[in-house]
Amino acid sequence: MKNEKELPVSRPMMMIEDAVDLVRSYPTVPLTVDCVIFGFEENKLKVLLIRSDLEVYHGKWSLLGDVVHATEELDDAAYRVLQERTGMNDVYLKQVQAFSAPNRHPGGRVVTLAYCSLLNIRHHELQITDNELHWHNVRSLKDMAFDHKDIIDACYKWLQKSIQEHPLGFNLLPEKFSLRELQNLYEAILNVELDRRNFRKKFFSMDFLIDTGELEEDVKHRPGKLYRFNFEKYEKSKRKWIGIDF
Amino acid sequence: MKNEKELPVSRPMMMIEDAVDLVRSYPTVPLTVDCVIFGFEENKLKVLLIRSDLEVYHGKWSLLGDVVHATEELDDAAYRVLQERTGMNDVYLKQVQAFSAPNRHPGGRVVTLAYCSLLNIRHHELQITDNELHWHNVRSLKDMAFDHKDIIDACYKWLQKSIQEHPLGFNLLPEKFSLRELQNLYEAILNVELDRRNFRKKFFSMDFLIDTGELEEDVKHRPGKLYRFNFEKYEKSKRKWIGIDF
DNA sequence: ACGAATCATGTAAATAATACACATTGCCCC
DNA sequence: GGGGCAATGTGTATTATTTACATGATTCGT
Repeated sequence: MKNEKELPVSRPMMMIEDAVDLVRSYPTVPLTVDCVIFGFEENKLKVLLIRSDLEVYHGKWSLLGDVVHATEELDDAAYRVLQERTGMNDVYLKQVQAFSAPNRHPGGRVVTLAYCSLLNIRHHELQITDNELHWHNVRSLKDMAFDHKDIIDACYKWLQKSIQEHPLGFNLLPEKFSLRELQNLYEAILNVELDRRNFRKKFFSMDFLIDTGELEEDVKHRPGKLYRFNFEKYEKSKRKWIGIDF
Repeated sequence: MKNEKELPVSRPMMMIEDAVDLVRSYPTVPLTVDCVIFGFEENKLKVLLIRSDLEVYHGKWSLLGDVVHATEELDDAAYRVLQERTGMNDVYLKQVQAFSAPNRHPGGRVVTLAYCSLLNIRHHELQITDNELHWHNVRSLKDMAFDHKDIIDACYKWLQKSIQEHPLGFNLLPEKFSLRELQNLYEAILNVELDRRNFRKKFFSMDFLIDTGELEEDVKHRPGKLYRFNFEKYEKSKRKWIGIDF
């Protein structure tokens, strides 16, 4: 022990033999997940909400959430919430941030993990409509229960950033879409106006759009071409998504 | 109630009167925070680790972490860990991601929130060295306890991305630094080689570096100028940090 | 005073971003 | 079926940004 040059794998003062015992001694807190589910319709970004079932938040809107089960992965809990409350599956989902303010829940300490989810409103018709489940304009939210407005704000910022770094927007569109729809999506989410020609140029130069050969229908003007996003090619290609800095 | 156009603020089937009761009924889990504390020394990115005090992880390295107290904010818990275990204060800290794999802790279900922290090794000399607390090269980590390698990987990726979007790197450097040091920092973190002239040009064009008028000392060649980062100007200026896409 | 090492600096070429206008297509309606 | 409407589809010139690259200047050490 005199040799101070070598750092021996020395036994610390108190080595803990029984990990189970240790964990049993830990304080515990209730954990929930809350899903910010975005959709896109009528050129507006929407978010899916229900009425809160808490008396203190009577009439206020709330995110879809639930308690995390005893040995459940957080991601699984979020997928479960989506499945149980909307009947939807196969939806983009991503953990965004934990919220832990001590008074964020009127019933006491509850820590929540915010998840952001993107889905195509048209493709997933709502099956269940308990508690007035439906879509709200993201830009005109009010009367939110808990800190759910903060959570939505955080997820919205996350979304604005992420659609410029990754091709997430396609999750909000039908499988086949026109370039105009795609541009409307970006304009709505980023709250900017874009030049149509440069927008097209940018997307075509990435070469991830497949021309389906089909045309829009039910429009009362010249129909645009319909495209699909080439997810396979995108996944394979190491070269990243070209940043979209509007 | 026949009028279906109006969505009345109707009482859902079961309105919950007692929120406290509700929360009491929730399952609870132990919550911890784990801090990935990065430093920079000898042109290498370092991370601060201790020996695990769990017998099953005998000899393995572990992040600095602790259980979250009953009504504690997660951020506060992470700052507390930093303070208690290193004596350091006033350090950049950011929540990165939750880890919740059911078997990530040998003692049973424990959910952890990973925090990423940046500090200047020179400025904060380690006071406490319990459990062989010291710095490790990020590139040569092995024998990690728990899922701490995964956590470090996630935080490292977060760091690589973030230093290109925000001026975080300066937290890892002394208050006064040479441009070479700054470049070494970026090169080490991003694992790339950069052109010196273009690097200087980029940083000077942002106009956030203040020439202190001082020069490097104790170098055995022509000393470089020392700069400070103009945090005030950066905070004020709405125009963002110019993306650094190396 | 000389060599070694690193600092400091500018320019030309290539690439990417922006601004901008007109012909084309399909629908609708008369 | 012809003309107006509304949106689609396309190219180029200009500007800004990024990249590649070489030389003289300064300080230290001997």
